[in-house]
Amino acid sequence: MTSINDLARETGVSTATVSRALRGLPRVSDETRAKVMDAALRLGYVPSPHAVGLASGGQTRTVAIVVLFVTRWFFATVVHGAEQVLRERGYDVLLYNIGGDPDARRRVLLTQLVTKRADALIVVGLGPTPEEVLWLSRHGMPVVTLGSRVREWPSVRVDDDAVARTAVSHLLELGHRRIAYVGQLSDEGLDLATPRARLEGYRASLREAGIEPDPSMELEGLFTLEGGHDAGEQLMRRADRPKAVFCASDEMAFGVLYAAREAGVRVPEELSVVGVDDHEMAHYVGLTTVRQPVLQQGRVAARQILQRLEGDDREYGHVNEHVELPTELVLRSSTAPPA
Amino acid sequence: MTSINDLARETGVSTATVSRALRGLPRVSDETRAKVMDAALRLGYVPSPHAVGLASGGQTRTVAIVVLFVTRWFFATVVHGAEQVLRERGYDVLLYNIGGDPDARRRVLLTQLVTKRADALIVVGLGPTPEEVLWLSRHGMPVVTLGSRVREWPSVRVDDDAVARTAVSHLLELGHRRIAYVGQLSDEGLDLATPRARLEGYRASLREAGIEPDPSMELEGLFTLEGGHDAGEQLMRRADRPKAVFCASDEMAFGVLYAAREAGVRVPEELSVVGVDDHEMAHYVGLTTVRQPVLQQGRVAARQILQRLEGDDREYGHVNEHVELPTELVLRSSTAPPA
DNA sequence: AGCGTCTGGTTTACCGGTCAAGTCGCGGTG
DNA sequence: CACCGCGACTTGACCGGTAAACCAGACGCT
Repeated sequence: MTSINDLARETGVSTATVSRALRGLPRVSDETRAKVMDAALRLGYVPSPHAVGLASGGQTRTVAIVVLFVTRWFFATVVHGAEQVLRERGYDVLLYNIGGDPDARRRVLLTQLVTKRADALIVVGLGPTPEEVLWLSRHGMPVVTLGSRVREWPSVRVDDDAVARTAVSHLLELGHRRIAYVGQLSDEGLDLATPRARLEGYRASLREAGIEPDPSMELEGLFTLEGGHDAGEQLMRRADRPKAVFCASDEMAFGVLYAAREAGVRVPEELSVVGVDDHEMAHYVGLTTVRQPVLQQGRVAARQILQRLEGDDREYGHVNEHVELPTELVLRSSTAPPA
Repeated sequence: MTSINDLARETGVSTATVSRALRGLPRVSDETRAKVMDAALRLGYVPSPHAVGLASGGQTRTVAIVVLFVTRWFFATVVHGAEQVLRERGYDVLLYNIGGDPDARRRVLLTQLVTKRADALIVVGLGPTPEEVLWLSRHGMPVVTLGSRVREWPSVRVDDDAVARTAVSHLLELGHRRIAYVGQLSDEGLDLATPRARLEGYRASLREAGIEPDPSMELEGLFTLEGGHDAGEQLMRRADRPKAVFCASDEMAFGVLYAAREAGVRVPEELSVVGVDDHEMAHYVGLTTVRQPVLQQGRVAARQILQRLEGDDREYGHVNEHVELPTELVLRSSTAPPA
């Protein structure tokens, strides 16, 4: 590995000059700069991030992204969006995939790991606990949350309460009165903000329409295709099967749709289904859904982080601390008035 | 940020002793060790990875994973598998999402970026060019490829040729003679090993059955739902519409299925469709497919990397340099004999 | 001529650890 | 009693850079 010393020797100048030449700083003659650049290229010189980091105040030019499950469309897409923006500005991305394991969550958020390995943190989908907020703040780690909101840090999200209301209102307007909910009700130590908010929105929306939410209509299901399918099967078996379902995500809605098909229940004639996300597949299966801008949420989170890390005084403070992106109901063929 | 110096001052011993105490090295009395550990805990001390890396030979305890598109199920799942294994052994994961951009590929694989920021590299889906092999080898970077194979580095993959043959043979055995192919034919500077191998396998399989491959039956389509859908639409419009299609991925097959449904073409009566992957959704839509172990490929790649990084002399060399995992035909309801 | 100011450097002091070599007190040995 | 070996440290060099202080020579100005 060629180091800055090799370059200095090769070109006959001091290491400090080499350093400044390569970084485009002033006080270097054009001639010297060219010589250094040339040598760097020839020898395939790459500055050691370790040394750079150490010497210049512990920067890593790395942002950590913590997600629940990379394999889920929403998270993968968010990562994609954030990565693009960060990469553009020369930042690398460290990926922490919690995988639904509370231990992993503790390890990542409450121990060494993240601190010092990244300049900042984007937390996706998890509602940070006060303990986590305290720890990370004390360690001076800039954090942005995506999909949840705490007072202390900037955030990007959609209004999950409104999302649920939009979906449920749509079903109500079609004339449905008995509307089921499929989503994650419990979350085993992980503190998932999103499913809770959507459930609350669902209940509130019903109440406002004068309908008392029926607990037996709230079905537990993991945020996956399989989770939705399982919940859907339960639903199909019931004698008092409702004619409308609101699913907390499109992937779950797909599961419900398949369960319906298997049970010979026609959609939308006998069952209306609404999802959330506007997953790329939703268009093809004709799922009515509440669209949220997923890629863009990732992008915005990345920009907030960059602002915090590099923002100059003019801009600083102008960042919209809590960004709430708009959602919209996308009507397709999975909903209709009750027969 | 508390540094090792603070700890040394706090406990009244030298920094070297602190270092050895914390790392469990000998020549430290139990008493001193306890004192140091206690202080470290109290002050929330975390050693700076930069300093550690610098001082001890440039290690980063980080592995970079380069993927084409995180948002695609296959890649996301591979990342998930690799991340699990690496995390277990205390390695962090740097994610590089090429996003189908040849420039990004160059930037990642042929410049500074990766070198020195990670101890090793997992390249997923890209067939490394000789130039890339040379550059990375010269920089001493251990690499494992996933989904492609070069002589110089270990690899994990499935036999894409066999995958294609399995799928096509299945269709042939059902009695089909005119079989279309949907997959990526050109790849604009990216060197994607997989689609090429599958296309070749498709052609070879036909030839062996005495059928001359018809170029007009090979349809260009990106490896996505939309790509498959577009190709499917073209197919459906044709007067000489074939009765069987082999799609190079399940996501593309889903697209073809939707196109068929839109066109009122019944599956499998009027059209047989086979995919590759066994995507989580394949089960629900009843897609016949050639299953490959995706998560496991990620896991194996990670183990190969770990072996290379930490393997002791006994084990070293025992690594199976080129691992080929088995695939299997999964029969579902999207294929049938021609009417 | 004397003086301040650039330009284009060099020197030196870190950054926060690790590692090899050196020191020191102490019990055991020939 | 001098010497040895050993455990438990301390010292100082070094990893590969960056940043601030310093310096020599050229130039412009009064």
